[in-house]
Amino acid sequence: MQINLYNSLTKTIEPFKPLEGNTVRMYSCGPTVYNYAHIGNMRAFLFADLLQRVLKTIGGNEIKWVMNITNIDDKTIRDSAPGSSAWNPEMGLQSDNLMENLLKFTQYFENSFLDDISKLGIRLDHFTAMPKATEFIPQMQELIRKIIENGFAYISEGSVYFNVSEWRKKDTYGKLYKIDFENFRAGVRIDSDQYEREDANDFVLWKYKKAGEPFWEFEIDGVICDGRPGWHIECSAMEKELLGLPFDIHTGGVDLKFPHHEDEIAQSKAGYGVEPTAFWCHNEFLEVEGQKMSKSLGNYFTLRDLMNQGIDPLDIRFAMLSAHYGSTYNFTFEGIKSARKARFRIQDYIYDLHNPSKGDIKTNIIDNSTEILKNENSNLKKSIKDSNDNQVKFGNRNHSNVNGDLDIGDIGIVGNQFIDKLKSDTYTSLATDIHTPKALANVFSFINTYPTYIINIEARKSAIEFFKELNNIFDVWKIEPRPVEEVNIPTEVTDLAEQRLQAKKSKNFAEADNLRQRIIEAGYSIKDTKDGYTIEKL
RNA sequence: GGUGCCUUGGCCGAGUGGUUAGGCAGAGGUCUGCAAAACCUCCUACGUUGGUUCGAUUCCGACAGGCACCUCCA
Repeated sequence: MQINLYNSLTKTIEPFKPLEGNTVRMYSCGPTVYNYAHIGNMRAFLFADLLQRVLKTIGGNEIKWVMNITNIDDKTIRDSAPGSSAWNPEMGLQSDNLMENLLKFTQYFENSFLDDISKLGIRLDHFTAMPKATEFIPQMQELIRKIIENGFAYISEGSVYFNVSEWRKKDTYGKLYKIDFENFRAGVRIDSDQYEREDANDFVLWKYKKAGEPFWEFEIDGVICDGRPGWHIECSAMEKELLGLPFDIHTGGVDLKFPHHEDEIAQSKAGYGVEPTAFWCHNEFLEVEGQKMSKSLGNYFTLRDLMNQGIDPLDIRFAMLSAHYGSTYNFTFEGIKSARKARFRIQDYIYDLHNPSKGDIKTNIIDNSTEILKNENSNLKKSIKDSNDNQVKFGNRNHSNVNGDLDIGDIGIVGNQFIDKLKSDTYTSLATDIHTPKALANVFSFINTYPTYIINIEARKSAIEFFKELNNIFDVWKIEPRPVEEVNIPTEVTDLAEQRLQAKKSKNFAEADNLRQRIIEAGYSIKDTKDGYTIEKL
C-alpha cells in the first residue's frame, strides 16, 4: 500500500517512495549517552520504530535503519572526567586515560539505553547499524576538509567553523526552520563557549582541544587542529558512510530541526554536494501532566523510574503509539492506566478469536446474536443493515429480511469481507501519515460491533492473521489462545474454595465471604461462575 | 523580539462547513446472595469575540491561555 508521510521540508503530506528500489534507508537521531534516557527521548525512538514497522508491514519495503549513538560531546566529556560525581562503580575504574574513561562511561549508558528500548518493544535486530560517533572520526575529518576546500568553512584557533553567510550565497540556510536573520540574536541567550567564530550564525564543525579533554589528532594544511568533532558533523558523516546519499528518511524530535538538522543539511551539501535525505520526519514533544517535563518540576521520568512504580513498559509503548506522533503527547499516569485497559481489550479479543469464550457456543451464538439484533440501537444491527444497503453479503447467506426478525440460524454471520474491510480501513489510516489513533479507533469499532462468537470460522482465521500483521507494527499483544494458567494452587486454598462453595449452597453467605477473605489472604482471588468458581493467583 | 504549533465532553485523544471518532472514567441493565469478570445501553463537546455563510467546532480576523524552537535538549 502507498504510504504518505508529512515531510518537514515541504510541510505537506507527500506520497513516499524509496529513492532506489524497494529498500528504505532511514536514519534516526539517537541518544547522547551521558545519562539514562527519559520518556521524552523514548517517544522519539518509538516514533522511529513505528515508522519503520509501518513501512515494512504496510508499505512492503525492506528497511535499512541506522541510529547513531552520540558518545562524544560536552556532557559525556564532563561526566566521564576524573572526579566526576556522575561516575558509577558499575562503569569500572577510572584511569588517567581520558579517552578510556569516556568510552567506559558512555558504554555504560549505551547499554542501559539498549536495555530500555528493548523493554519498550524496539527490537535491536531491526537496526542495520548503531554507529558510535567515536568510530567515525576519520570520516568526519574528511568531510570537514571537503567543506573547507569548497570554501564554506574556516579555521580559527584550531577549531573549524561553518561559514553560514558564505553558504547563504549559494543555497538556502533555513530549509526546515525559517530563520529571520535580522532578528536572530535579539533577546537570545548568547552562546557562552569560548571559541572564536566570525559570526554568531556560524556553527562549529570541529572543536580545538582543551585541557582535560580527550582528543583526536587532526592537521589541516599544516595547521594543528587536534580536538574533537562538533555535534552536527557526526550525523552527516555516518549517514554517508552507512546509508549513502541521499537516503530516504531522517527522523528526530522537533527540537532538532534547528540548529541540528538545519546544520546537517548545510554541511552535507557543502561537503558532499548532496542533501542528506528526501524526507524529514519530526515527532512532537511530550509533556507530563500538561507541563514541560523538567527536573525542577519533579515530573522528569526515566523508563526505569516508571518501571520501579510497577508500570509495564508495553503500556507506555501502547500509550505513546495511541497518539499521533505529530501532536504533543500528554503523559499522565491516568493515561497509562487507560492505555493498559484499552490494550487488554484488544488482547482479550485476540484470545477469543482463537476460541470464543462464550460458554456453549451453539446456544450462545444464537441467543446472544439474536439478543443483540433485537436491540434497535445495536451496532451490529446497524452495520449489517449498512452492509446490506451496500449489497454486501456475509457468509453464504443473504439476509434480506434483516430489518424484520433476523434469522441467524447458524454459526458466524460475519465473514471474510468484514475482516478485509477492517484491514483496509486500518491500514489506510496507518498509511496516511502513520495515523495510529484513527487506526486504533477503527479496530475498537470493529471489536465493539462484531463479538468474536458471531464471526465465522474462516473469518476468524483471517482476523487472527490481521492481528498478527498489525502486531508486527504495534507489538504489544500476544497472538495466541488465552493462556491456561498453570498455577499450582495449594490444596489448602482449594479446600477453602470447596468449603466456600458448600457454604454458598447452604446460603451461609457470611461464612462464604469469610472464606473468600481467607483465600485472598492466602494470595488468591476467587471468582464465581454459574455453578462453580475459578481461582487465580493475585 | 523572531519562528512555529496548540486550545475538543470528568480525563486522554481523532476529525469535519450541515449527519457518528475512539479509549478511559461514570450511569443504567443482563448475570449475580454479594463481589469480580464479561457483554448490552447511555452520557453529544469543540477557549473568548467579531466576520464570511442559509448554516462554523470546522474558513478568516482579533483577543486570551498554553507549548516549543531561536547554536550542542527527543
